[in-house]
Amino acid sequence: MANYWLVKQEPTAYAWEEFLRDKKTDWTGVRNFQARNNLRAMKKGDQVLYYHSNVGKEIVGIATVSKESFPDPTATEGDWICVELKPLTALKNPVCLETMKSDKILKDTSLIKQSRLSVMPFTKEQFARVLELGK
DNA sequence: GCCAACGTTGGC
DNA sequence: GCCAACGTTGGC
Repeated sequence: MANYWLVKQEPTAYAWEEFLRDKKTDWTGVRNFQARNNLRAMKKGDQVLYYHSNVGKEIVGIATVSKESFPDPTATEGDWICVELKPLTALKNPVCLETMKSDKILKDTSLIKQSRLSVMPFTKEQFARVLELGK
């Protein structure tokens, strides 16, 4: 069964639009143990929400895991990994942080509770709620 | 630009 | 192994 995730990225660094243009990207540069463990748990075909931090502060699209964890080529030392992601579809209506905060289901997500984590799991219910709000 | 949250580092 | 200092992230 597929799992659900959310990754965070500053649009000034790598925006969703750029991701779309590239068709796929290696999700490198994660240097946080908890985030790494989440990356490692990703399976091919899992669905991944794409969140723009700082600028926008909204979930803008959905991606899928196209390649499971492999060593992060940008890491010069340490045991770091990355995955390959492919964009699936943009949300018609991006779901902003404020909306999530006031939503009964989404206010308990790691995005709200652990604001600094950059890769986090979402439950099926939370994921479905984002899609519902993003239609 | 500020500040809170939190992860990491280093001295003891 | 504890904890203070420091750096980074991200919301406001």
